[in-house]
Amino acid sequence: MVINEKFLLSAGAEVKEYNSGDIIFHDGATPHYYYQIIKGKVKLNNYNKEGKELIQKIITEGESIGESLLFIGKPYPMDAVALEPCSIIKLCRNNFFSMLNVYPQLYLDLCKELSDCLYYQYIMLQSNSSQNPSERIMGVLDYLKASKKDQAPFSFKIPFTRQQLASLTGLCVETAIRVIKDMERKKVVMIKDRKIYF
DNA sequence: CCATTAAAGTTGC
DNA sequence: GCAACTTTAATGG
Repeated sequence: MVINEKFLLSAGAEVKEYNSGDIIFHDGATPHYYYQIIKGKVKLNNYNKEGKELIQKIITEGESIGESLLFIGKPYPMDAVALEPCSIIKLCRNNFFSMLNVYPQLYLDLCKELSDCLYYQYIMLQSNSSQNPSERIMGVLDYLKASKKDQAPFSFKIPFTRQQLASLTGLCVETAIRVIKDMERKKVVMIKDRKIYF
């Protein structure tokens, strides 16, 4: 978790519940809150001109949402949408910065979180700029599994749908499905009950 | 439990 | 990448 929930609550934060599909903030909106996920999954996404969805990132328990924008005061460059019922703690901008004044050591935690996000962007841009669709999918899988304790083959159940994997890599679902099936033939992944194990 | 429908996954073109 | 098709999950009797 980025910041201990007790700190956030004592600084005046409140917990809000969201249903699947609820918008947490819109592309273009001004950031007024620091958000941190207590429970659930959230996607950060954009839509291109053709209406195709690009998912920048899917984030979950303990992670903060769009915190970088609070520091630079620019409008959100993406939507944040709940993918399942979520509990999210929100702290308004002023209280957030007051809290940082009182507990300056929290800057280190935020710095680490921002660095993790930046690292994710570096890695994903590299694999997503490949012409080869299987390298793009592998990029996501490798990144996700890197943080897991168990590195044994097929020990990690991919928590995303094929559509989400496609949107994360700028591919269309059909291509993602074909690539994943090919990876199954090559024994890179295992598919059981439609779930992907890597 | 079953029927209905929505969502996700699949396949041929 | 579209469209048709199959399978699974969700919803409401």
